[in-house]
Amino acid sequence: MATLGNCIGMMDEGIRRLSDALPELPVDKAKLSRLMLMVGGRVQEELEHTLKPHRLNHSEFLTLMILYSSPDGSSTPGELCDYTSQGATNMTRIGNALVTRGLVVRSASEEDRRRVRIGITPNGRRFVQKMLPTLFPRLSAMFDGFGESDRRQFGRLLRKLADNLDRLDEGTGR
Amino acid sequence: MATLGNCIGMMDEGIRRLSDALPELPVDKAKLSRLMLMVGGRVQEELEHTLKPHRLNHSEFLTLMILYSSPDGSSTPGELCDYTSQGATNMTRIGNALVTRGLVVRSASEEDRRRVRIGITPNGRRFVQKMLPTLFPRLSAMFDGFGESDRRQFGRLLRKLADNLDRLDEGTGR
DNA sequence: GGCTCATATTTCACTGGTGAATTAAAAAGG
DNA sequence: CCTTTTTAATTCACCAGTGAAATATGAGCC
Repeated sequence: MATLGNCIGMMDEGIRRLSDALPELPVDKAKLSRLMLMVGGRVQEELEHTLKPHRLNHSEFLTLMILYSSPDGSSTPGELCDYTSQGATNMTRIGNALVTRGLVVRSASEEDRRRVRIGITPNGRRFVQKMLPTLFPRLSAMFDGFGESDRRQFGRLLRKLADNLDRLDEGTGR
Repeated sequence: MATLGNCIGMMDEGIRRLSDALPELPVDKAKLSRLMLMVGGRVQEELEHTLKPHRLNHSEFLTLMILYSSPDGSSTPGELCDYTSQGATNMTRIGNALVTRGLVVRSASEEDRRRVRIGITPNGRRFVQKMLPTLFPRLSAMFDGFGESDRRQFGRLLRKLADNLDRLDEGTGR
């Protein structure tokens, strides 16, 4: 038990039973949404598992990567919230965690004194350069057997789903 | 900002910049994994958003649905942990939450006195019957424009990714 | 210039989830 | 049998993330 395969089997069976009693249930779509939740969750577990030895969690890693790959190596909490889809509260915690480890520094912005600049340190850059390649093997294994065409299709479908979700949020104000 | 579309654009750009300096980065796969994380997360937010008025979170909803769709309407914490991929600790909390609302009841198992049976109540069934259909409209909208062939492809690719993840876990003991 | 409103960040209290230890009962092995 | 090991559920202490309020600065407007 506890493999994704088993969970997916249970899900298929459960939705089948549900749909017997509830014919208006959109079976395919329900299955796809469950698949997204289950597989997406497992991808995240996988990532956090390989991140753990480096004592980073997903959101800290993402924040650091954004700083690393940004042209001038710095940003502000507000921007980072947008890019990472994290709340401001959590970004304060992330900043604290990264500052404590010497991977980034905070400094007061001079144009706008409400703002704080967060910049990656030389130390932080070295850390990323060492840590990042350790993610590649498992990342590659995750998509073993995905040919050129599968990858293109998968990307297309995920982006299409993303568009729909954006349209859904528009309505609700979000 | 904060739309998935924008986040995805940033991601594409960031990975492009990364790959300039790091040619061994598996660009396609990195993008697909980021897409899974971003879109999967948003699907979950979407679900929890429509669940909120019913005062359920994702794991409580899933647990209740499993009980609802199980042949005899009951299970045990241990089984529910497997099916929902939740830890035992959290299943205790979920049980407490659902019991408090009168949607399920706990009872001692007679064959094995270590076990606890958790069963959905008539009240719980009525609750599901009322609540479940309110999820359909947004669920359908999520996959607007996904034709028969897109749905089949998407399902195939997600299941394939799930297989790979199971194989990855095997190695690590998980 | 001074008042009001908006924006950026942080603090605080809380929810949801996890790992380690605890309790209790079943199963296994002389 | 009786000891040891395994399994099931819970409790406890903690980590990650959120919403509401606090703080401080900038912007818009008579």
